[in-house]
Amino acid sequence: MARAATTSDAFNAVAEPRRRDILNYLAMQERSVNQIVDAMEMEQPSVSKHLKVLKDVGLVEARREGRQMLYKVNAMAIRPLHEWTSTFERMWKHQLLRIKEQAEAKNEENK
Amino acid sequence: MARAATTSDAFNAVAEPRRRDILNYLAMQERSVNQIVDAMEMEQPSVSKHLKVLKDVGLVEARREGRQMLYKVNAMAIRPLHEWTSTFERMWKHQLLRIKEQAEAKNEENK
DNA sequence: TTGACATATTCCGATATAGCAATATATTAA
DNA sequence: TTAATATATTGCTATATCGGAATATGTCAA
Repeated sequence: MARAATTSDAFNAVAEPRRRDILNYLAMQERSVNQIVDAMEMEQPSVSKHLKVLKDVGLVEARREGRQMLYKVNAMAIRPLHEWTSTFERMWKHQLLRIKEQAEAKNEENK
Repeated sequence: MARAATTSDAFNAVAEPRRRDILNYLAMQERSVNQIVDAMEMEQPSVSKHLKVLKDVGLVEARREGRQMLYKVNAMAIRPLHEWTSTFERMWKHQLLRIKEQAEAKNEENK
């Protein structure tokens, strides 16, 4: 068996940094393919392929307007990632608190 | 060029569902490799390989205790994923609000 | 030192990329 | 219809998996 397809879920789709770049860009507003190409400085076929992956997993939605295809983010599809990471939030907050306490203790020591 | 290595960052490492399973399991507490093998119902070499990937990107930390290796989550390494997804949080909350409002409007209509 | 237990590594094969180049499809304008 | 614009698809190649089987390494106990 090989690695799971990039289209198998949002986790896999989002692993590719260029696709996150595209999503970040689309977060601002709906854009055409060429706008993405210009902004990302990628080849057009590359952008189209990344958009296909993002669309397959529901991370973006597309609509045609004349010759252009306008893409926008479907934020709901990112939610599962957020929820999964949230289960670890308590852990890193706790860790940060401990780091802070140690720093303060050290500071107290050097007074 | 092929797909980025699973060890290139936390996003890629976490794209594999079994690795998320392992992290979920380790979130409860530090565990030995064999405990993970039993809990996940995976082959031992498979678990060891997944743990190596997770360790390479800093998602877990290991320490030896006798013959055993004990692994625990390093939650801080998950933070970047959380932060990235958070940038879209406003968008889906807004979307959910609109869905709710529409439902209420429909409900009002059918009174 | 030998054996047993715990974990890690290596070799294998099938598969799925990502970028690049070329080409195909779709839509509008002339 | 033809040309031009906008986007999508295909063929190619190098590479990195993943699981499974076999094996290697490491640690302790007798």
